[in-house]
Amino acid sequence: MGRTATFATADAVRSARSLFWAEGYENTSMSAIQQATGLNASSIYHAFGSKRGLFEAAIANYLEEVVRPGLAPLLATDPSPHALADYLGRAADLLGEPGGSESLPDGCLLVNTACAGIAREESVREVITSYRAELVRAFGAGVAARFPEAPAAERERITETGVSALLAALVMSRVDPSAARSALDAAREPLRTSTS
Amino acid sequence: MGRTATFATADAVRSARSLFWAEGYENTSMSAIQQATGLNASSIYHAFGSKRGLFEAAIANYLEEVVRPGLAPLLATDPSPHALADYLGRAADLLGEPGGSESLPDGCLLVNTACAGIAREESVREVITSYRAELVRAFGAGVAARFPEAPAAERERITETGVSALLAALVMSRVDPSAARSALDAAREPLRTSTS
DNA sequence: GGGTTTCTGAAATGCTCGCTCCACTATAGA
DNA sequence: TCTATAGTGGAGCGAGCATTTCAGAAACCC
Repeated sequence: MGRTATFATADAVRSARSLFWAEGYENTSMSAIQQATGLNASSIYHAFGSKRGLFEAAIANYLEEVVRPGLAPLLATDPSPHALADYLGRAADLLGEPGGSESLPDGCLLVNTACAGIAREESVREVITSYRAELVRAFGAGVAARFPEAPAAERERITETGVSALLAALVMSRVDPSAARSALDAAREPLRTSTS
Repeated sequence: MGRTATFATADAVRSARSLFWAEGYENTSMSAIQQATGLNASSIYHAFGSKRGLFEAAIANYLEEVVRPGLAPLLATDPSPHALADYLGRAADLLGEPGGSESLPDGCLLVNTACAGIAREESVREVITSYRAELVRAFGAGVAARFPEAPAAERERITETGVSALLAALVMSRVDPSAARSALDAAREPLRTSTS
């Protein structure tokens, strides 16, 4: 049925994803995307319809390849009691004080998007809302595994606190990684002490 | 000494500030600023040098007229034990579930900026870093007033947790105000119970 | 009131933006 | 092999961008 594409759309999406992630949707130009993907504009428009369509593909890919693999240990059946502390520790390593690296972390594609003008669009808001809900679900499972005996209200409070620390760290990492680390360290503390 | 300006620069800065706040720096066009301020481009460039200069004036004004007045009760000498809980309560009212209002909150100009491309610039990062430091200082004073007996490490943890909740709420408010409220409620909880 | 200085309005600068068009190429099915 | 179909490259679209220019208008100082 005609010629076949000479590129893998998944590769193109990943290239575009890192641009959107680092620079934001409105600040990423089509010509930058062409350069990063090595693709011609017409190929991109043929495959994704518009810059906006490519952005949505990038978000879907981000959730699938970045967010969910990280949360998987928390959402496993019968997760480890240390799963949440481990998750926060990994986040602190990624976001806090880049060791000698010259460039700052980019935070989170979805958090960055929430703070941008494009967040005024309903469909974008929905994605971000359900992203946070997914975080709450995963963190909640991690807290339950850590404090099985604790009352539900208490676990919920710890869950919310943890999610907030992560979101705050994702924001601050772009600007002041040590602040990101502080936020995550403070959230990890109650997982060490008290019960169990 | 020549002609005098027919407009108050402070008014212009405030108008521009709300645009930057709602739409972000890169997404706010000079023509939108001209329209909002009622000023001609040449007047703006004469007064502020560039769009970037106007943005910096908007940030300074934001700190002076929005951030610091809110934090003042916490930084007063001998602040009330409820000062921090009150602050978080006010934040929840502003950011959470706009009651029938059609439009969403805009979050925080500086948090939004941290998530945008312009945050890659050193001078912008400095402003945001010291903004968070100011929040930590103020919240720390509020926590000290609430829990004068608590060990320093514990107070520090509560402080960090509170600041993270605020930052997370500022992000989420643009997209899902009820999530913003959850984050702030969870942070207010430990200020009610325990000691005293 | 004259002269200097400063502010203002309108037009236009060059540039980049997202996107489209079209001729051309390559492939898959008949 | 022939043909219908789909991908690609390149040039170019109009619109909007931040910014500049310049002539004229206004207000201060003397």
